[in-house]
Amino acid sequence: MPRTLPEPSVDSFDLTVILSALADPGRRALMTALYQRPDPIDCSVLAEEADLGLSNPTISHHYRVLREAGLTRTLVVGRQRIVRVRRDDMEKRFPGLLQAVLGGE
Amino acid sequence: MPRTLPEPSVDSFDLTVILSALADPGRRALMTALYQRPDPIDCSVLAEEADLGLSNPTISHHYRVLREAGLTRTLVVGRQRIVRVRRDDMEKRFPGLLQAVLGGE
DNA sequence: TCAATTGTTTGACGCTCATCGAATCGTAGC
DNA sequence: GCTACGATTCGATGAGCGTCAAACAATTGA
Repeated sequence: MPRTLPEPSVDSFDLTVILSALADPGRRALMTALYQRPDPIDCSVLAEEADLGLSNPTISHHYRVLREAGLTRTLVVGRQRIVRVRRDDMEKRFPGLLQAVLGGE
Repeated sequence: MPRTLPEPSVDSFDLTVILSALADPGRRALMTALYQRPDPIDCSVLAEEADLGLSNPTISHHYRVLREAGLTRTLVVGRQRIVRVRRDDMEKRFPGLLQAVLGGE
């Protein structure tokens, strides 16, 4: 049974936190690559695809920021981390935001 | 003849700069108040309306950040600064973004 | 011309953040 | 159990940002 890393509830979404998370180019590159995919994906595969040129600790940090902002959900499967965009939750709270920010990149 | 303070062209809009500008609560409060208005307005009147509890230098700094991000246009009329949202330019470059960020506040 | 007013710039301070190397944690496989 | 490996955390460092007081600039009105 897969574990889920801590994440905020929809009600506690904070626009300042969300915009700060999306303001960083590296995190936005991760989000854009993730947003284009229909299905969840392995963290490291996505990071390699995004080709950020950052160290593992830094990438891990960025994933955490995205998750704690409520943008992503992370499942723990063995040594892997499977990540996905929280589309419905984001759409419910800030409709059109993800499309406006990530859609045109 | 009114002078216009320096601002970026639509082509040089940078999403990182725009999101960073909107990520600050004070600046977003200014933008939200400004976005709800159909017409341009005096900077200090808007700032008073937004009730930020910040010093004049800080407010002036925030206005500059918003302007240099391309979010606002500032006209110099005597000692006053008349500010407005660059709706069309923003819509052209990042459709739906302002509505998604400022519409629900 | 001069004083008052309004907005900006400068300089400084404290805080946060992005980043990395090294250490740590947890799982997989033997 | 033990080792290898993937991911996170810790600690440190450097850069950037928000903030304000003080100095500066520009306009108004007498």
